[in-house]
Amino acid sequence: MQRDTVQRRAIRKVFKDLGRPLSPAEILQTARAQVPNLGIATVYRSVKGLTEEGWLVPIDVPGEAQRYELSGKDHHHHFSCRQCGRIFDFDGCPKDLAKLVPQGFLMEDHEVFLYGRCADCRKDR
Amino acid sequence: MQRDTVQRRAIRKVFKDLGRPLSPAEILQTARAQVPNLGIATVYRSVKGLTEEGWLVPIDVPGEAQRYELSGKDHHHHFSCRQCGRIFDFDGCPKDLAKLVPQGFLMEDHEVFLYGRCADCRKDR
DNA sequence: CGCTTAATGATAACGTATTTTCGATATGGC
DNA sequence: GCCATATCGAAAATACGTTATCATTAAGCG
Repeated sequence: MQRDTVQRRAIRKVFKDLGRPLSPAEILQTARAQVPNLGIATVYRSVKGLTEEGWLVPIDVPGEAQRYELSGKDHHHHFSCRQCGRIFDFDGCPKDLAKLVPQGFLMEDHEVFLYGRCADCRKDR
Repeated sequence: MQRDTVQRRAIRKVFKDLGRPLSPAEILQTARAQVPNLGIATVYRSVKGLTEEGWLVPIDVPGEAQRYELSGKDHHHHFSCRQCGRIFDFDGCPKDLAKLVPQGFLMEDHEVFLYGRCADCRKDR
C-alpha cells in the first residue's frame, strides 16, 4: 500500500514549486524547509516510487548526478547554468538534426544540452 | 620526466586506430592486444597525463562513464549506439540553437547527442 | 481510539569508477 | 652496460551516489 505521508507530500510540492529537474540532494535540501529532519533515504525511496508510478522521469545530464523531473511535459531539452549549477527546461528543439546523422546510421532519439548563465546569475555580476 | 613506455605507446595507438571516444575500460581491453598484462591503473595514469598535456580531451556522455578522445578535431558531436554501446563522432551541428535559449539566459556552449543504431549494428539483424 | 504495518531516519553496506600504495621493472642519460 | 628513478601491475584504498538494515514512528482502516 502507498501511504500519503508528510515527507512525500513535501517532495511532490518541491517539484511542483520549482518546476525544473532536481537531483536527490537538491530535493533533500529544498524539502527540509517543510520537513526539517527529512532523510536522504526517504528522498531516494520516494523518487523511486514516484518514478515507478510515472509521476517523475529520470534525466541524465552529462557529467552530473541523476536528476528527475515531472513527467508529461511537452518535448523539451535542458539548459545548465555553470554558475549556480541549476538545470532549466527550454521548449522546442533543433529542426535539422536528421541531416547530421552519419551515413548508414539510424537515429532513434536525440538530446540537446545548452550551457551558460541563467537569468538570475547573469544579473548577479 | 615523461618516459616513452610501451604501455603509453599502445594507448596512444589505440586512440589513433579507433578514432572515437573511449572509456578507460575500452582502452584497457583494446590496448591489451599489444600489451597483454596492461593494468587499469596505468590506463588511468596515462589518460590523466595525456589529458594534461592536451593530447586527449574528456567527453561526458549522459548516463555513462567518462570517455576521452583525441584533441584538435573540428567542432563535432556524438552518436551513441544503443546496441554495441560505442560512441561515434559526427560533424556539424544544428544551426538554430540560439533561438531556443530562454529569455534572459546566456548560452556559452552546447552539446548534442544522437542515439540509435550504428551502421555495423544495423546490418547484424 | 487502537492496531497493523508501511514508512521513516540514521547509519551501515554496497557498487562502481578512480586513485593510491608499494615492491618490481624498465627507460633513458651517462 | 650501469644506475637513478619514472613507470608499471596488482591490490588496497578512496570517493560518492545509491540501497539495505533495523528500531522507531505514524498513516489509515475498523
